Amino acid sequence: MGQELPVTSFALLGLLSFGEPLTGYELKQRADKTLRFYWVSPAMSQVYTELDRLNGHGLIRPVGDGRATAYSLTDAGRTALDTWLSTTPIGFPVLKHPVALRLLLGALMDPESVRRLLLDHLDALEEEHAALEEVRTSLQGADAPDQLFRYPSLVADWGLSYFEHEKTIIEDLLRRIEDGS
Amino acid sequence: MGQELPVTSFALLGLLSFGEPLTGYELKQRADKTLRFYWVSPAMSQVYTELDRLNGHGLIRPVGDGRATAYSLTDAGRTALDTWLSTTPIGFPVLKHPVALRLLLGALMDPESVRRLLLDHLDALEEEHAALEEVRTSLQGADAPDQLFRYPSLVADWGLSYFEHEKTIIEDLLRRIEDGS
DNA sequence: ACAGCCATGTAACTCGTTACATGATTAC
DNA sequence: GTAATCATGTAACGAGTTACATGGCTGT
Repeated sequence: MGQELPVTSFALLGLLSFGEPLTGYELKQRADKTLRFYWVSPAMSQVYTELDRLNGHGLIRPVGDGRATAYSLTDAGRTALDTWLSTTPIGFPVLKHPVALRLLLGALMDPESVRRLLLDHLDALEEEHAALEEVRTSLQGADAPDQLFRYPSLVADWGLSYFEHEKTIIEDLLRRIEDGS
Repeated sequence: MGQELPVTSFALLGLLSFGEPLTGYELKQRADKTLRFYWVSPAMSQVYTELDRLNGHGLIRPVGDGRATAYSLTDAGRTALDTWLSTTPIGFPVLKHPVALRLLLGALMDPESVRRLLLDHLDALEEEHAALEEVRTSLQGADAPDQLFRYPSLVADWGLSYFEHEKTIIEDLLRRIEDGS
């Protein structure tokens, strides 16, 4: 029974694989906090739609704890996740970078606008870096090998390094644009 | 007449903004070559659909040169592009990174699979880097300030640096995974 | 002659979004 | 009591994909 699910489904399954049952609402919060850096954070409505589907496929199970419906992975869900991890071909990352896209058309803008484009991006980078750093520190204490958040921590470090490097690239571009090199 | 077009429309308009009229087929080739690194390369069918729409909006004009229909920017198209560049809010980049997503779930895999995951990604990075480098060298000769491909060159350098840094991150992660740090 | 590329499109479909709607609980 | 947060969903829609179909031109 090879159910072809989109990657986002497995991303949500993945969030549930850390053990704690989560409601749709909580799932969205986790996605906003961490998943959005490496994948996407689906819209609220999409989360619930997805939960219905996963439940329909028997990959998750509602655990009614009163007012809110939390879901936890079923054995089938764990298996599906394992199978996905081991057999699904991995594509190359897709980057949608509005700043790079605009810089490509830098010739259509006046120099001051190009400069502001990059400076604004530096600010945005700073902000995102801070947000990710917060996540990173929240993982401290469980980030040693064999601990629960070992891999999330590694990925967070990856992301932090990525932001830091992008910052230096942008600064470099700004310099090159000023003195034509 | 604020026609709300998706970013991809403006990306295609942008490709036409370099002066040369292009057919749908050629547009797709350019997108495959350069645009895909910073945005997406739309499917062939999507390119034609998009061209119809842009033509319908009067932003591009078919220049019939025999067997194939090439399109060039109209004045309205140029204006639309300028307006988009100067007034549309710029979102933060969206990254869909299947490798990071899987590494997040590294605890569900055996160590050897995690290792292979990262090693395979290194190979893929190498390949993409080579492809982009080819683009970069093809721009040489027109990449000086005030020349046509100045900004595309800057963006290509940005991309190259990004790939190179990602390589060092992955190598770092591999090291950290081996000796638990 | 046949393969491969150039060239253009249609149809069906999925993913995911925004807008909208509703109501319970909690904090001040 | 009232604002914010928690909680869940429906409906309409748009962007973009894959699969399919077609045909001319080019090189060997």
